[in-house]
Amino acid sequence: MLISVDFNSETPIYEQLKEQIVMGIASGALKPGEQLPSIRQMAEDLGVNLHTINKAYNQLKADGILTVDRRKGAVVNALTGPATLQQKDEIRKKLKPILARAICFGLSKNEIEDLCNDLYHEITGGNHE
Amino acid sequence: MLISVDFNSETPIYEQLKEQIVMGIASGALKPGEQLPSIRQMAEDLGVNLHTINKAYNQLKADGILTVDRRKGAVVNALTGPATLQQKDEIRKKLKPILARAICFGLSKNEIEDLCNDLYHEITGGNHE
DNA sequence: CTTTTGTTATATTTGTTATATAACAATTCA
DNA sequence: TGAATTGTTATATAACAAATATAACAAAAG
Repeated sequence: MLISVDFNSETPIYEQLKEQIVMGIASGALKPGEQLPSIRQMAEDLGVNLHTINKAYNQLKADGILTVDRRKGAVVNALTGPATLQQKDEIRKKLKPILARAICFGLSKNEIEDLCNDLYHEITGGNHE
Repeated sequence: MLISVDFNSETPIYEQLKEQIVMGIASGALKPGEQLPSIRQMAEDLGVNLHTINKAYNQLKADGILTVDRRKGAVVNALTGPATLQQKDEIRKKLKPILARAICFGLSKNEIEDLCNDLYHEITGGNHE
């Protein structure tokens, strides 16, 4: 998994990290049980501070996406089952203002459906059944 | 259009404002040509600073969603046609990390489709054909 | 003529992001 | 066992964004 950081981006570095790790898992590039570089290693590779990596890892840990212990470092979790109600609700809350904006821009229902399908396939690339 | 602000929210006040105005337009509660309260009026109503409202209005102006001049204040724009490529691309970029997260949580393609359709109807509520 | 409008400018406070160090206990490895 | 590496925690600092407080201006409305 290649991870890169854009220092000129509006999105915080630790958010960029989270997004790329999540993208890696969703695409299948990162599989359950797979191990991420140590926070110090990753920090050195990307040229950022140790705490920035730590923040990203720990937020993903709080999300249940990573497990991080002192022995194996950060490890990708396996799915524990179907998404919880809280998880679905979080996605819903994040999606809503973006869809409203899309509608504002004049996107039709079909265009939104197509866009979501396109993105789904762009992300999974054939994996995830 | 009733607008409210959560001072404890993670999302900045001016972002909350933008989201609610966009939601109002997408739902049909705000129609093209309709006029929003002046920045000072809105600031007083919500108990926030004039500049916070100004920032929200001006960013929506930059998005082409509002027109704001000295005579009529902030006015909702009519759709100028189908969404531009830049607009579609912006929606795409914002949607992608959220969909990746949904997939990470174990949401299936169908669940994502259903969620988007649900939200579409929840937002438009029967309007927008 | 007074009031209200959007606009612009400056200054200040607060919270977030990111960095720089430093230390600690637990674990790994030679 | 001893050295190195791990995640964790703490503190201090710099840079930036968000929000507020004032103030002033020209344009438009009443």
